[in-house]
Amino acid sequence: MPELPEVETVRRGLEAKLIGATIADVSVRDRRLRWPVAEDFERRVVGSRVERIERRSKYLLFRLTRAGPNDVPITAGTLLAHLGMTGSFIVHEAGAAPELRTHDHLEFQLVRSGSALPLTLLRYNDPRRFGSMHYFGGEDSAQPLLAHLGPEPLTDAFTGEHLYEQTRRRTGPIKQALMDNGLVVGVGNIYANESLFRAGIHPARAANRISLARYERLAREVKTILNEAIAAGGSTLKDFVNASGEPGYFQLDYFVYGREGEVCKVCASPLKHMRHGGRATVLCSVCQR
DNA sequence: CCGACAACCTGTGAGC
DNA sequence: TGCTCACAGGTTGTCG
Repeated sequence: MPELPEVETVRRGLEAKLIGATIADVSVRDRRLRWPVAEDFERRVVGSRVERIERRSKYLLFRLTRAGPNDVPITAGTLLAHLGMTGSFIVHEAGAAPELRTHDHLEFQLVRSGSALPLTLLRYNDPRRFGSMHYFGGEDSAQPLLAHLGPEPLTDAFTGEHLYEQTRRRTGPIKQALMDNGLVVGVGNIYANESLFRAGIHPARAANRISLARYERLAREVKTILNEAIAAGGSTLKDFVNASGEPGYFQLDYFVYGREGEVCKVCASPLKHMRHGGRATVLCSVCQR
């Protein structure tokens, strides 16, 4: 489900609700995620305070601290979470939480300093269990899952020049290159389809046969579409919800994704359908060359 | 290094 | 109604 805009939407929601709260307890109802939740996960995070919530690629990083001498907070470590295809984090107000659902795999109980009550509940639900939950101390760069990621698309490090330089030896389709986390992170199947349409580039075009000028256009379109999607609260195709359990609306603005069999919104030509790396690609062969 | 593919899971919708 | 099949937003690992 979630690509960068959806994860960023969740991050903002969690940040608004959880910063400054302390994890009083964690219950892991099912350890079987993408990787098994470590046996010492609960012991490592309980008692920590949520200092910041950051995003790197599609990972959420909960930066945790503990009370040191004289109540000075000291860095404790990072809770690293990924939503996979179907993961969701939902925060429930104390006393107003619904029954646990199927696939609610973890539940965090959080408290505000100064009062033991009320409790806030943070639930992680993930039907397909492609998501993950880790705890680590130390530097991000020492984490295998974070060590080899390319630049964030919404930073100045991501440019058309970067794309151009990094694709000189790539003869495969640009669409697959764009979805390669070593080249740029956060662009999944939906936004790869959409940004290529907006940039007028055919998804099957060999990555090393695209000019610098066209890559500059593509980098701009990627930034624009991700920002627009974040502003719309992400896309809800099926089951994406933010930290309050509400859907996003950006899917209403798709030009091509999921529109196979329909016509191009720009030129009215029938959209075409193909597959790259097992993923559905939709394009307009008139608008995209 | 690059690229294709299977694998990890459950749920859903289409077609018969 | 019920069965089977294809497919779904992500990422890793293996193999050629």
